[in-house]
Amino acid sequence: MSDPFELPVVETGTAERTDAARNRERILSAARRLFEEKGAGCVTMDEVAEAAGVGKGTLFRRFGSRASLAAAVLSERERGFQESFIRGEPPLGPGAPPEERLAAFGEAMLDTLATHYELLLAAEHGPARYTHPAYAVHRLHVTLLLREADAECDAELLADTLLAALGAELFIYLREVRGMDLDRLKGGWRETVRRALAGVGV
Amino acid sequence: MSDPFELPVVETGTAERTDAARNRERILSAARRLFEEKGAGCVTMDEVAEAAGVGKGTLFRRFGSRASLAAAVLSERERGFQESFIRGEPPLGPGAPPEERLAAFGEAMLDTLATHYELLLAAEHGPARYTHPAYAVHRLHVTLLLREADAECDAELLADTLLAALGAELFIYLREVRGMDLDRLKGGWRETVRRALAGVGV
DNA sequence: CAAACAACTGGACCGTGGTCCGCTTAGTAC
DNA sequence: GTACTAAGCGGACCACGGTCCAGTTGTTTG
Repeated sequence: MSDPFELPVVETGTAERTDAARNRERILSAARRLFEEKGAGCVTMDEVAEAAGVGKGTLFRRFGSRASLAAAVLSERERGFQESFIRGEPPLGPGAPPEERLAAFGEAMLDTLATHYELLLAAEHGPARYTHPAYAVHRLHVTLLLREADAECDAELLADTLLAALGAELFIYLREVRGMDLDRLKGGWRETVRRALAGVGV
Repeated sequence: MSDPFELPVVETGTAERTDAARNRERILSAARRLFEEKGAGCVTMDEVAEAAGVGKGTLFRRFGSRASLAAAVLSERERGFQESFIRGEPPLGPGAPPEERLAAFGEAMLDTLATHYELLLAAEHGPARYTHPAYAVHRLHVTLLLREADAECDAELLADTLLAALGAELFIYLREVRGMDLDRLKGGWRETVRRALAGVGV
């Protein structure tokens, strides 16, 4: 419960064996290093296993899938991010009006994307994005902000829709293919949020 | 040029050899049949090749990738759809105000998704979605409608953002995991469009 | 019809994500 | 220390998307 990013496996309650813990650490640091060195897209699971000095079976037993491993590597940063928007300073944290918090949330996501898009892309691969606990937290946060700003809208659906605008694949496309810079994307997000909330009562 | 859904290969101008044409047809009809029978997600490229009575090499030479094959199978429907929103009757085609056309566009996409989500998911796999000609057409269409309704906004960016709300992966997640029905999704889309265009001058 | 060539063909081959299962080892009870 | 057991281990194995290339075949030219 303390770390929302571990195994897909159901928590058994039994403590982790020491060799298992050691291997998990080995894997995580090897993965972190390789992802950094070669770019997440160019690292195979076999390489990670070898660099960590464990068998492939162990790697998959611990992390279940490539996407899951990428997510685990990101989990520290993600935990900090969650802290910021749940209990941190305004405008990200409580205190600012919901529209501003939402704008800040998206801008923070875009900043993360700008530095870690490869890793985030790997973490979103397949259905992984939506099944990942982090997504649920983001969704809940956005839903609550929307409700706070505007009780009338279908906040749940709108939250997923807004988050779709912050997906790694879209981000990469907008940057690489369409050549849009980060400021433009941030401006677009602010505008989208403004409009999504401006429609109240019209 | 007549069919925007063929090979990723550059058009050479030379006519297609008759055996090649025959094989393309074989492949397409085998793929169509298998996708229908077993669901697009459960059909491998080897199966398609075998059912079509051609080698795997031929299959990939013709269609380049799994995503591309799925797109080719959808191309007929897509062509009809493009016809409808470019030259068809209102509210999809020209004649209706842009907001209504946009609403109708999304609803039509959602209808297509409801019946062909598996195929569309396959067609969107990887970067395929954004590199596919059909996406460019949709993007252009939405961009023009946005500009028509509101010259001030960053129409290009907003178009991609709106289209992200109509992706197959999101659709499947909203339906299967979140349990939202088609009408709710359509309502959400209409609302999103209304808000996206209601912000003018605020 | 023959010659010549480009396009096409098919299946062996490869890399990668992911699974399986017989063996090993850390922890526990006595 | 010994015996027992469940958790953990690792590498052989599998499926699938995609590539390669040596051989074949349709088409064109004279």
